[in-house]
Amino acid sequence: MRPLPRSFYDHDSRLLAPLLLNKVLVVGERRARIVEVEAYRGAEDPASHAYRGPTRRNAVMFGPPGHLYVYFSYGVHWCANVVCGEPAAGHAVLLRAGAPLAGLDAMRAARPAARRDRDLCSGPGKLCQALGLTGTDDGADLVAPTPGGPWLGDDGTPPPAEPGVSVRIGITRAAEHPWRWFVAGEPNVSR
DNA sequence: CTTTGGATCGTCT
DNA sequence: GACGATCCAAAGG
Repeated sequence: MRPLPRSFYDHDSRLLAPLLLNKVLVVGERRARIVEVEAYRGAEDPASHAYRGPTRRNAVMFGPPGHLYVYFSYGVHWCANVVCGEPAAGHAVLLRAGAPLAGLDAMRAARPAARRDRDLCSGPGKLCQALGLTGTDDGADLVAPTPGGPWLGDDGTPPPAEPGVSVRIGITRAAEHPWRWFVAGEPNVSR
């Protein structure tokens, strides 16, 4: 398995998000299949961190596609996004949940609160904690990863023909848009 | 199983 | 100085 090419990320976040389902997120020896995502749309999306233009925090979203935007949420957790679309468009796809594939022991050690394996990666904060993603990974290049750094690959599993769709979770502004996609029936999708 | 409230801090107003 | 793209433990049914 090799990193997906830069061209894969050169799309509007609403188009790319469902294509990310069933792709594999790799961090060192830990691997998880992406089963839930949300699209955020920069200046056209009041819920996006990029809505009001570039700041220190969101700078990565205004760079080239195929990089990781990692931010600190609620003073407690890290959340990871894939930057996509036209450079400087501020588009990104939030990685909301994954199915553990490899490195399960490391994930369990990183998430002692998880009682069952389905609790390891079933949320944006949980996914980052299980895979060890933090602020040091903000800006990481998913196309040309550093040793042990994060990247995305395709193991031959296609995206679902009919993914589940719903409104986005946990936001207050622009909450009406159906820009969340997930693998229907998959037990690792967040609640 | 569902609901509720606390934790905790970087970021932007 | 207020708030947030969340998680978890505790309590109640």
